[in-house]
Amino acid sequence: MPELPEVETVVRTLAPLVVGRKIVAGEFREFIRNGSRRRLPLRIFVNPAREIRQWVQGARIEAVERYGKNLVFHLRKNSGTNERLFLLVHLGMTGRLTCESTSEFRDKHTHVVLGLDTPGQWLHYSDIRRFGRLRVTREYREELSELGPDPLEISAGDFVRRVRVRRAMLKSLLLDQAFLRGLGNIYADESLFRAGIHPAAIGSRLSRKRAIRLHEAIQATLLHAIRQGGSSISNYVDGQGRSGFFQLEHQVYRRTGQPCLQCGSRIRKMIVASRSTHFCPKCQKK
DNA sequence: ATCGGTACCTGCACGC
DNA sequence: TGCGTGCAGGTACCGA
Repeated sequence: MPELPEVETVVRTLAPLVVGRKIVAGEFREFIRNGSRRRLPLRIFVNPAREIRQWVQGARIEAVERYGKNLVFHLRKNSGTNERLFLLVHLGMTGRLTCESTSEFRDKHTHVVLGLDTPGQWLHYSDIRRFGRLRVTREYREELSELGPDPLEISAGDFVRRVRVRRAMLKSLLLDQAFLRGLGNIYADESLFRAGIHPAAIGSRLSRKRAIRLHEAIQATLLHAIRQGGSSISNYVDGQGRSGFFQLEHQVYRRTGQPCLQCGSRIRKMIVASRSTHFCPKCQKK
């Protein structure tokens, strides 16, 4: 589900419900049974679940922000003290963070339920494939220091400099979170289409002009997707359980064989960086 | 530096 | 109806 626009949408829809609230209870599913019915610790917890529960219980949520594809909850343990903590949540492929009206674990994929000091409000984390990750840390910039600049914040000049020193294919670069933090398979394909650039084009061979065009296309694509509440493919919903609409406007992503909405050519699919890559062979040039 | 392959997981669509 | 296969928005790690 979750690339930059989806995570941004979750942050925006969750913020009014959780900022200023205190976490008064925390239920964590610590173990899962595998095929041979052994209890294994859930790998979604980077620090032990008990540790995370101890840290977050009684903490007040002072802010929520997005950092790349991570949600960052700013927590303060006792108001007045300087005991500041951060709860980092990465949604992986199928993670969902939603405010619900029940403290019950709704299905076998719900792994965390946090009680807020708002009557009838519980924050649920569920994750079918369990590729998501939760952790608590005293800082997060250093913790996430591997990540590159935010695609919505980077200037055109910085982007051009960054892309033109790389010899990888653009699709690989856009997926690389150390290059830019936040793009994934959908928005890499959609941005390249919008820029009219072939996914297998090489960074260092891109003209200054086309690099600027790609920078514009990335920002326009992401901003428009955020306005549409993200792309709901399979199970994505925002913090209040609502679907996004940008999937209805995809130009190339998962449109293999269908006509290009600009020129009518058939959309093609190829594998780049081990990922399905969709493009229009006529509109997108190397 | 860059790439491909594998691993981690479940669910779903598909063909037979 | 069931079974096998391939595929899916994520990242990390290995060796070439």
